[in-house]
Amino acid sequence: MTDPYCYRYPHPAVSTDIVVFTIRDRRLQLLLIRRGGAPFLGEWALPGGFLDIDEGLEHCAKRELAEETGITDVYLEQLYTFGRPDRDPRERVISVTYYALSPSDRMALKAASDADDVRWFPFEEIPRLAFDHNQIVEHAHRRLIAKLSYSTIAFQFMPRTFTLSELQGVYEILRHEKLDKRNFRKWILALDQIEPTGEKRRNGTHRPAMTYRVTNPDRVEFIR
Amino acid sequence: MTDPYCYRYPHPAVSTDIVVFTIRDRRLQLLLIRRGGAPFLGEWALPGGFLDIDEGLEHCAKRELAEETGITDVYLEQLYTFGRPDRDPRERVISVTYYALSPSDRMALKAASDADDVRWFPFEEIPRLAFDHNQIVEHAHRRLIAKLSYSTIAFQFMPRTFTLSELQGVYEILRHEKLDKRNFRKWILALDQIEPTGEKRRNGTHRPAMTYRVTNPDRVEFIR
DNA sequence: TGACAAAGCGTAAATCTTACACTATCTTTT
DNA sequence: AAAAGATAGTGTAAGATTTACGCTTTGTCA
Repeated sequence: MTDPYCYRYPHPAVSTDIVVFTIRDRRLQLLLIRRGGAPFLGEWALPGGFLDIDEGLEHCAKRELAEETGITDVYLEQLYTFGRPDRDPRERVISVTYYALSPSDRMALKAASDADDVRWFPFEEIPRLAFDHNQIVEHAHRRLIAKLSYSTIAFQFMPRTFTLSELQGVYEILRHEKLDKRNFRKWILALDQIEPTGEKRRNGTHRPAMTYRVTNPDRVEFIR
Repeated sequence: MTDPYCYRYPHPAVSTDIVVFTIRDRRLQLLLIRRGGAPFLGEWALPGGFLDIDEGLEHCAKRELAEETGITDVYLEQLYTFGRPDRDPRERVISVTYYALSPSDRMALKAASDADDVRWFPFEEIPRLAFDHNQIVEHAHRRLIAKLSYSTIAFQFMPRTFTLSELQGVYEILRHEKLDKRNFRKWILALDQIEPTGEKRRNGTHRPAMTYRVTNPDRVEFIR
């Protein structure tokens, strides 16, 4: 039987790929899957897959992410569309890429898939990836770092409640530098984007800290 | 004869559409074309068209822009990819959109096309457009305004040489507010991205102004 | 040569950013 | 119960950046 979907002009395939970042063990990490089919069988790659003909692009990204990694309900933003004619050896594939930020406590990965085939990698230890996925990861990382300085995107890494020290830690990890505690607190509170919950949290063998929540957790605001 | 390009799974079509901004008559304007075919025959739309199966995405945007409007050599940046399943009544079409900024003196439009079918519209006077093109225009405008505050993107509107007053005018038009002359000059020179040419320009019945050029005209730099 | 029009220039006040160290509160150990 | 250990929580002064503000210069044209 011949291929049943025919067009007057050649059509590319369209896929989505997703770069999922999180912060674990005080490092920026991202989620990779091991490919179970050709091409690049057995190599690490971004989660993603082909667009269904009747679904929206973002729907495709969320669906593939859920199917391949079990992750749902993360902040998701379209990143860039990659379309070099030779980026896939099978046929012309246009990949609409997204990046996602996941709080460090939302880690119910393996549910949907073979434990060994989905893994968090520290950003500094990413292996050679299938297709042009290393380039996509670079692009996502540049975007994340850039948005850090003019938006509240970092809040998307936080669980529902968190302490100011935890939030400061996230900024320190992403910016590769230590920040002054008093100045950080002054600055972050002046943004008027987080509020105290009234609850304290005991985090170790020392004085408990006030917890905060993001005032508007679903929005990423411009700042400055 | 039946359609000759056949696939195992349905494939969407992929197109590019381009939002070209310029500043004319002290207003932000953008370029529209009148559609010469179905659907939306006779209505205004963004320049753009279908991706050739062997060309890159940016190549497609530049090619369509040149073919439909005669415009070449403009600053071009990928904007966003639109893919609502119902955005084109003919078939599923994914549109990878770009936006372009053109200096106000680079206006050799009609060369490639019927004069009446390509026109600059003031941003405030854009008519109802074909497809989801109004939404694309909104998106491009938001991006332009946002980048104004953290990059040197406004320089892409300037001709090769320009006066500081002309540059200030561009910022005033884009930001809808009057700026202080001395503060603007201090600020723009401190960015260290433009340099005096040594030539003066007589612009009317008054004292001529020094002209400047962008030090690195092909790059858009982050500032602040 | 006088009227007109934009060019070009500096300073002081206000705001924002940075540098910096000690006390408070809780847990654990003795 | 007291002391040690660990992070939480807090203010001020100096420096840098941003803002507000008006007059003199240099050309054209009548």
